[in-house]
Amino acid sequence: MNENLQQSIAKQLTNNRQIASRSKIEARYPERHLPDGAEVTRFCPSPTGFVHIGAIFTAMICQYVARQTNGVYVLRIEDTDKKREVEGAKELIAQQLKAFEVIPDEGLQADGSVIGEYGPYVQSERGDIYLAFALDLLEKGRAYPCFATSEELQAAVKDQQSKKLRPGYYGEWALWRDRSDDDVQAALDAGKPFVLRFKSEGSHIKRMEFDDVLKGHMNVPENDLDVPLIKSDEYRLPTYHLAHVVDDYLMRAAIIFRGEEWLPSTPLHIELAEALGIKPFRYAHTPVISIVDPNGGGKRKLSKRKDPEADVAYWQEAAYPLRAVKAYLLGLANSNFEEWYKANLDSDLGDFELSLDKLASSRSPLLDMKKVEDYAKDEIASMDQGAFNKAVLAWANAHDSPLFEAMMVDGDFTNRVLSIERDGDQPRKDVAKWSDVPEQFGYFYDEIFATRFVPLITEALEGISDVDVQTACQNFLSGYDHSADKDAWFENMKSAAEKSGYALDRKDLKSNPDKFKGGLADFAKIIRVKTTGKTRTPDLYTIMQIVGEETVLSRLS
RNA sequence: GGUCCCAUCGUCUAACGGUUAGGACACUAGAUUCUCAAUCUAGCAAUACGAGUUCGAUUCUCGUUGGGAUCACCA
Repeated sequence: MNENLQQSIAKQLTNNRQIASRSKIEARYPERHLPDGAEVTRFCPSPTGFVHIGAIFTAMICQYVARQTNGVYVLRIEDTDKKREVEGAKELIAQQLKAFEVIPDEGLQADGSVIGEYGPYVQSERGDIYLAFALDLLEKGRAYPCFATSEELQAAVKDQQSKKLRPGYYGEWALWRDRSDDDVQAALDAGKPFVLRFKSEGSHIKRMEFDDVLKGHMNVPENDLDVPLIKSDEYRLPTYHLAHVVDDYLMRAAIIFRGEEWLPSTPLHIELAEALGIKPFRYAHTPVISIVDPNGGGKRKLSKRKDPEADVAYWQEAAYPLRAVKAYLLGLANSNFEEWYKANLDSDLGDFELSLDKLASSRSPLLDMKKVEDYAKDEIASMDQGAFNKAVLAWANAHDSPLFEAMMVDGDFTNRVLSIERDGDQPRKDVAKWSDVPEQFGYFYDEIFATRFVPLITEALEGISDVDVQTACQNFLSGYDHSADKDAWFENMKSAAEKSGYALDRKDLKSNPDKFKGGLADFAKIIRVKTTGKTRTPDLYTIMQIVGEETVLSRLS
């Protein structure tokens, strides 16, 4: 390709602007002066308004590796696809990273500020940088313009399929790879849109080898695809492939943590780096978190549409303690984490020594909600009372104002409610997420009880006649003494049960099931449901003591 | 379909070529003088299949089967 033609192409790409040369740009991004062994890691989400839980997993690994090697963990926003970009998504990412305490050392922060000398950290603001590298490739004869329309491209793929050939833009199927200068000039003059493509020198028959940090030795066919490097739209932004190589080179990242879905395009990235004279990166492909499809079928990627829990916003909205979610993810990363966690419940999770060797498993783990909940219950149960109360009230204040107002009426009362069975070595574990609060504590407040819990009573007592319920309550109340201690209270429960036709002894019930309406447990259930609207609650005596005599009498009569 | 990755209880996983195949979550049962939760105890439960190498294979090799990823001007 002659120089004049190259310059015409360059003019088109830069829209006639003068842009800095590659060498000038490189001078702006000097080597970092970091201690030996320090790793620069980078987490690079796209601003789609949706952050996958697996992305937090990868971000955490980046953070840990950087911290453990005294390196730097960079957040870079990959917004080269303007069509997919969602307003406010960049900021959302920064805020979510903060919520999970995976705060980047460089890049956009939750408060909107930007830290670091190797920016801009948003790809759409780096357009000229990519162009400079693209032009460098053009000069070296390793890139060329392609004017093929999407119809032509699709037709080629169809043709390939019918001939049972590998689909793609390569070799003889690379329509514009070996066009004459005249053809290119003509297309350019005609103002046809074009993308700048990479001119691959690989062969699909030859093989290449590389070592993945996590997956080990790879032996794969070389890349021979002439992929687009610069898109044809007015922004002239790069595709991921170019952007990755250029940015990670300039930001001086040597190790690339990214989802496993990138593994197949790694040979391309290695060839691209080579063509640019850039030392190849070390790649570490992390497992993708999956889920078992509830509609049958096998394992699949967690999807935004079908699985709300795939979006980290879900965890925030349900108000899980995010430390527990992190703990779960850490456990997926390193199986020895669980042991460490149990021994260091109060420690900072950052003190855990993450090992890349133990991360080597490359099967996509399945998200286990039950296990996350288990972590979450432990997490909440081990909070001290003050922190617990604060968290409950903060949640109610933000999400349930009727409950919040009810809770604020009498602080002492609320303190007693929130303290039930939380002390001692074996606290209750009813609350896995803060959005469980209304269900767990709402019935203590008369207004909330009336509106949200009374309607549940009928269903909870299904199968028991109204008469039986009434008799049970009457019998219980007739001997009820609010000032009695727990033993006496329980004696009353038993005698009321007996009087109402319930068996006190399980054996009696078993040998003569027809003689009784049920066991003591069945009787207690009636009293419990009438008092709380729920079949599962903490100790009923304690509940009655807290809500007070008047409330007990009114709910049971 | 091509290419690549992967294969241990339901799930996440542990096991220098020699273990009774271990743990955690889930599940089941019993105990804790009421329910539920918690706790304790017990239990259920796995090396995908077939060859080969070896005194010996979950571990190494090959094949089969199965699952996953990818094949865009998306990242």
